[in-house]
Amino acid sequence: MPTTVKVYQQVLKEMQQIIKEKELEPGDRLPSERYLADKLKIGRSSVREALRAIELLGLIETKQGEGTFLRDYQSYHTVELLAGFVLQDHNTQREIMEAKKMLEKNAIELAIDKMDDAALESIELIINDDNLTHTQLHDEFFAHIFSYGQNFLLYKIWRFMQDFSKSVKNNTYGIDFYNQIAEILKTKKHHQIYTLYSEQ
Amino acid sequence: MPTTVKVYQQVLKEMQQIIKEKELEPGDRLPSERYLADKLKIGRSSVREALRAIELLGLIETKQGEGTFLRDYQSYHTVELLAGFVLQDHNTQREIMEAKKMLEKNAIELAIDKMDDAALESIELIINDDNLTHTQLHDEFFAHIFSYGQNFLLYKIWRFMQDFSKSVKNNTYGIDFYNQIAEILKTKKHHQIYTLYSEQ
DNA sequence: ATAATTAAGTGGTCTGACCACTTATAATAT
DNA sequence: ATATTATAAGTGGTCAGACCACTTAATTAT
Repeated sequence: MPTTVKVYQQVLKEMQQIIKEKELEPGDRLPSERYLADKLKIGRSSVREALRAIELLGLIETKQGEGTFLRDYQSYHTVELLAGFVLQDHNTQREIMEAKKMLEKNAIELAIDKMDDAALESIELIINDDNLTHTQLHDEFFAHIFSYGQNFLLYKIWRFMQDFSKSVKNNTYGIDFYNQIAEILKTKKHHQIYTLYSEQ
Repeated sequence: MPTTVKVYQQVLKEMQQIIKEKELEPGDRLPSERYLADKLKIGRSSVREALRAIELLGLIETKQGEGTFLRDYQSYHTVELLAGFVLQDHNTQREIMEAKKMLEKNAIELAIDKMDDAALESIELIINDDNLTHTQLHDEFFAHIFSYGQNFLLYKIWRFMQDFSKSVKNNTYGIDFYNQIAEILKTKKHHQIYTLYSEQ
C-alpha cells in the first residue's frame, strides 16, 4: 500500500543501518543532522522528522550544542505517549480509575516477596506521617511499594494514571485501607490482595 | 530535566486537546498542517515533526492532497519499529514480560464476574481450536478475555506488550494453562488467579 | 445538465536563514 | 611557557518561503 515511501522513513532505515554497522550502543553519538542530510542528499527537515519521531519514542536523546545520542530504550515513554492519545478516544474516567486500582494490586503482588522488615517499617512511617495530605499519602505509599516491586515500566504506567486521576478526581481512602495493605505485606497473604477495593 | 520544552512537544499536547475538545474519533480529519502552524503561531516544520512522530506510532494517517486523519492505534507499527532499534535489552524485556503477565491476570479478574455461560463457551472454543498456533491461541484467548473485562485502556497496554513479546521471544504455554484459567473463570474463584504463572 | 477546466487546499520536500548552546581553537594576558 | 580569555566552528531548535504531487471544490465551456 505505501506506494511512495516517505523520506523520513528511509532515514529511519538508514539509521538502523548505521547503528548496526558502527555497532553503536546507548550513550554513543549519532551523526549530526546536517551530516546525515548531506550524506543522504536530502533536506535537513526530513532528517529531523525521523529523529524527532524516534526521540519521542525514547530511542534517542538530543542535547543542543552537543549532538544526538542513542539511549537505552525506556518503554514507559511509549506507553505514556499512547495513553495520552488513547485516553482521548475512550475517555472514560472509569477505565483509568479501574486500571489504576489493578496496577496498585499488581504492585503489592510484585513487592510482597521482596520486602524485608526495614521495608515494611518504612511503609509504616509513610502511613503515620501526619504531614501528608490524603493524596500525597496515596502517592508516596504506592510509589514506595512500586519501588520494591522492581518493575519500572509498571510504575511509570501507574504514575501516569495516578497523575491523571489527581487532576480529575480526588479519590481518597481511609487510613485503614493502607494499614490493611501493610498487614497483607507483612503476613504475605497474597490471596487477600484481591479483596482490596472490593467495597469501592 | 527538560529545561526547555520543544515546540513539537507542545504541538502534541495541543493536538490531544483538540482531539478531546472536538471529540474526534478514528477516521476523522485533523486540522491541516498549515492551519495548526498558523493557529499556534509556529513554523510548519515544527507541526510536521509532531505529526510525523505520531504517524510513525500509527496514531494518525496522512493522505496527500486530502489531509491527516486520526486512526485506530495499531500497536504492531510501534513494535516493528522498536524491534529494529532496540538491542535486546534484558531488563526492558524482563519488565515487559512481567508486566504483561500482570495485565493478563488483571484481565481475568476484571472478566470473571462478567462472563456468562455463552462467554465461557466461546473461550472453550478458542482453546480447542486446532487451527491456531500457540501464539495465536494466547493472543486470541486474552484478547477475548479482555473484551469481557471492559477496560479498553488496559487492553491497549497489554496489546502493545503482547506484540512486543511476540517479536522478541516465543513464550508459549501448554494447553493446561488455558484450561486452568477457563476453570477459574467458570468457578469464579478469584483468589486462584494469583497462583497463575507461579511456576514460570 | 453535463463535462472539461481551473483554482484552492493539503501533504511532501528542500533551501537557507537565524538563534542558543557546547566544544574546540586561537589569541591574549600573566 | 602557562593559564586565562576570546573567538570560531559545530550542533540542535526553529522559522519562512518556495516548489511539487495530489485531491477536491469551484468555475467555465459545451
